[in-house]
Amino acid sequence: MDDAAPKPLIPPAGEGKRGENGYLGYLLRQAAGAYRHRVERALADLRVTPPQFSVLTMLAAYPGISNADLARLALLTPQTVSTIVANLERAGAIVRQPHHYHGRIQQIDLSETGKSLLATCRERVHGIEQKLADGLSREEESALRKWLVRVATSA
Amino acid sequence: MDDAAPKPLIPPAGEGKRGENGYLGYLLRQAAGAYRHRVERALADLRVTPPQFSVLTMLAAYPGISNADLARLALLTPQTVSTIVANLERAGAIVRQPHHYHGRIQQIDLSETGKSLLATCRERVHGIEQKLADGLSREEESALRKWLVRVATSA
DNA sequence: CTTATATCAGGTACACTGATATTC
DNA sequence: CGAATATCAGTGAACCTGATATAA
Repeated sequence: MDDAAPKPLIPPAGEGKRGENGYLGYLLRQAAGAYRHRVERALADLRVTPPQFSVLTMLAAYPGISNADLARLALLTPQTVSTIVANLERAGAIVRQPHHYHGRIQQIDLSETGKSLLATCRERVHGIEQKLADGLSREEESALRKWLVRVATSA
Repeated sequence: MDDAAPKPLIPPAGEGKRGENGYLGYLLRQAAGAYRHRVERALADLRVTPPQFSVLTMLAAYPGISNADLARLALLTPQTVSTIVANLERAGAIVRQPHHYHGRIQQIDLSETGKSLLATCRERVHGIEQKLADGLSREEESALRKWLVRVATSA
């Protein structure tokens, strides 16, 4: 694969803008990508994708939420959420009922299957989650959480 | 949109596992998603997607890299990177040449168009990037960077 | 009429698996 | 032969814009 000079593939640290001194956004993207990759692998045989896991988690926190509210919560378009929801409904993980007063609104809830599926997902992800906090002092973790929330909510 | 009780959509903070006290991985996903969203919007009219921006950045750091090495660097399959590279080549942002000794290997480089395109992208993203470090002390930013790198490289 | 909801139709970039041809 | 590269074919989830129908 190499001719003469074997390229050090991970960090020549060169270019002056990479590695630990690179752009924060670049590091954030890399970290999230690697984490997502691990979660993806851990949930693959359950036929659950990270976005689906995210929606299931939100549904556990906000039972009976509507598609539109779900979209606002996830910062996505209603159509996008609709496809994820449709896939979850096809898999039997969620159920939908018309709203009592609003005829148009569909209330979305986890089915029993969905609840146990989510529980299984959480078990799988738990181990990965644990390692994230390894080696962080209480102060560092607190500052980290504040930063993540700030970036997530607007910055 | 609400019947009687208007749902507080952002943080009932309830469920005991959300907001600033939620899972680190969940917060990481949210933060990265929001950041990605901002970058996506900023680069949309240039017809450059975040993955394309990522590949362009890598190509600037590792000129002449191969598709296979690029895939290893981005933790993706060669086929996936191949489609991104194909889209960039179709847009005229990159050029490919056969390797001197290895007949099969294709060396990938930024074209002049690609270099100026990347420069424009970096300008757009720069403002977003600046805000990420706002309000962080030197120690906090240092710890944050170390954590992001650790999560990205394995954890 | 205006607003919000849901949904249908279409399109694209991304990411995967599997199979194939080529080169060393 | 084996190992690595590139690439073709097919699939699917995830995102978008635009248009439509219904309900408050």
